[in-house]
Amino acid sequence: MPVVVLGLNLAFLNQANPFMVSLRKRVHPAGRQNAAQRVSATLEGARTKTTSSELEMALDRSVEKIRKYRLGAKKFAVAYYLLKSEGFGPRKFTIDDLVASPLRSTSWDGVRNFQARNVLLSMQTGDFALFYHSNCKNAGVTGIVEVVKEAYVDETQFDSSNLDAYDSKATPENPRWYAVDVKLQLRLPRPITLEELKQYAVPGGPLEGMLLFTRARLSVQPVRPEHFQFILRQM
DNA sequence: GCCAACGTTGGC
DNA sequence: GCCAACGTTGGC
Repeated sequence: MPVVVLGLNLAFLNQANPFMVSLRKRVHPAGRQNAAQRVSATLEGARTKTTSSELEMALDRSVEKIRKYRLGAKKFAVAYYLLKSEGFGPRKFTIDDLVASPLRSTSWDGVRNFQARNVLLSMQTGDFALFYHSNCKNAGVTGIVEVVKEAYVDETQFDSSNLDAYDSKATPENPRWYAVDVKLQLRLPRPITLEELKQYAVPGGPLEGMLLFTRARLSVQPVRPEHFQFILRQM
């Protein structure tokens, strides 16, 4: 199956981060690497001092604290996340739907869990997330998205005609829920399934401690850079 | 479709 | 603030 690249190079090379510029020189001389290899190589070299682990620890803390972590680390770091999307059922939104969306971008609204919301609030433009299909056969990672718009009020919480999204406790003066915009950067050449990832989540394994397994119900979660890189290497 | 895990609500 | 009851997520 061909590797589908959707603006991937630009996404990485446009980072306002001198480290990324030097990566370009390291990644490109080979010239013949396919897109999947380029992603892995770029991430491999990417600075690992990000805030993702701090975010994990901050999960139960306030939004303000999470924001502070991010502000303190911004000049260094791209952070990584995992976003779950229903792969089946009436509310499904798959990688195919994302490909078909205008600009291959979508509003990540409808999050109605406080921890997930707090993680959402910590996202900054230029951060990356694994796009994950849940609730379906062959659950797993199917793509990489980039955050292109930081948290803004999720208007669907005020829509009383939308039974899934409406929150009677939310008002425009005191909104409770937020959304970000993400844009597809890479559709994986093949899905990396939960079944496959699980075997690496054993004690001592490369994915030990990943929130996908320890906090299975969290739909928006930070991912440690080494975990993100490892998963992409499975492509 | 079942059900374990776990988040949320609300009585006390 | 505790915790039982209830609702939801998501793997299987």
